[in-house]
Amino acid sequence: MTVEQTPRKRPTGRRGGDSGTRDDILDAARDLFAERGYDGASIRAIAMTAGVDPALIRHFFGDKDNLFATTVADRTAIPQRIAESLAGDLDTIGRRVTDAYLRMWEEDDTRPVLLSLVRSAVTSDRAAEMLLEILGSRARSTEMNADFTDERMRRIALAAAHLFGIAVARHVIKIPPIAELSHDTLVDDVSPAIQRYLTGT
Amino acid sequence: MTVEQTPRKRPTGRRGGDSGTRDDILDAARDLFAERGYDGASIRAIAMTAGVDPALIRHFFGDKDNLFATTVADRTAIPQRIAESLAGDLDTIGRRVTDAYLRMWEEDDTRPVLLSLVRSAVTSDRAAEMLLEILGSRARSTEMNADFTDERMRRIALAAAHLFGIAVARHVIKIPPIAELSHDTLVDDVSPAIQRYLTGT
DNA sequence: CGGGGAAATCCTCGCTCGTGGAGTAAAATA
DNA sequence: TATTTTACTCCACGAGCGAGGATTTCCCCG
Repeated sequence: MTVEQTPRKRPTGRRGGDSGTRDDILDAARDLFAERGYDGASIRAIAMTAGVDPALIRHFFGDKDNLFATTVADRTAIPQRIAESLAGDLDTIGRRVTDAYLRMWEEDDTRPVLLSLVRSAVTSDRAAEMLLEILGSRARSTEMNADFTDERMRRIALAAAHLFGIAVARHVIKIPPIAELSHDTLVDDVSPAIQRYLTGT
Repeated sequence: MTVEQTPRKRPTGRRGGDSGTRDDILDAARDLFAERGYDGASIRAIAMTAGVDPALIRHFFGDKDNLFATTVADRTAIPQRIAESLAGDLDTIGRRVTDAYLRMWEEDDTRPVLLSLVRSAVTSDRAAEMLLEILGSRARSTEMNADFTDERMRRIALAAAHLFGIAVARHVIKIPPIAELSHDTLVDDVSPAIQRYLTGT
């Protein structure tokens, strides 16, 4: 018979058409970083879910650090969504911010990125810096129309920490009572506290 | 010459006296799990900081999972400290709980354990379960003198999520404005919100 | 004083990881 | 059409990991 055993490996060399391979990799990276964090998501695993050789990731992105940065930066504009919610009546700013922030955790586009950041920031200093940078740019974007007293800074930080805690409890640790609430009732419950931090006595 | 080269390795076999080696290992494990989380802290690194051969850890604790469990369980009684703070006047319960909770994050005995739990719970499901179990036992310990309506459950969960967010912002991510506040002013700022969640309208 | 068990070491196995080099095929450019 | 650039693969290295077997030394109890 001597049938030539097909080596069943994928052919080497460039593919035809516009293979959205780079995007496939970014999608896989986004999902795996979200699931397992920076350290937990291996380049090899990302390559496998993208259906691609690990070396191709190196070809496109250089090293893992850069892949992570690209994944996070390329896919979302988180700060500006918060900034938008700041505009408007001061009496209802708590509700607007709470809704805008928690909504980002509900949407399929943004949730993986936020999960990636949180899962990674908690274990790796590298990612913690990136998260602080994002938060910093948010602060800076509001800096224009508000003077930044220490008092005001502290109020914002407390509100942010509160929202952060709610989001982690709901989407990362999945503490039962909070994970099961609807988005709207959660906003109803939380926004008074946020309003109080931002504008209360 | 033929001087017998001293192999300068540590001698094998049992040590004299009551070498508190087991405790040394637990201390090293506590610190490293706190710094790097479950996955990041390797048995080898723990052994090295304890000044001990990695195999000894296996000898004492079997596997890594068990070492982690022992580290967390053996070293703290977290739930009961919260439970104690619940006793007393209902009008000031927010402040008492806030103070008791945040104080645990400040003390050298308890902080590493909490850090370990958080750092690990965020990336590993195994640790997330343990954390839920601890939170659960806290809930159960209050169950005795309070009926558990959904409403009450939700209030507690929201307050817990808030405190959790503050603690993570302060001790894990170290967001500047919050990390730099003193314990007392932080309690001053946060406890009204906690009081409101627990007993407010 | 002798033997069993506990405390401690060493070395090895099989695995996964990130990175990097070398080669191939297709597309883009000249 | 010839050449260069780009997309893509295979293979290998060196390191670190958790687990476990083999061995040595000491303490304690009979």
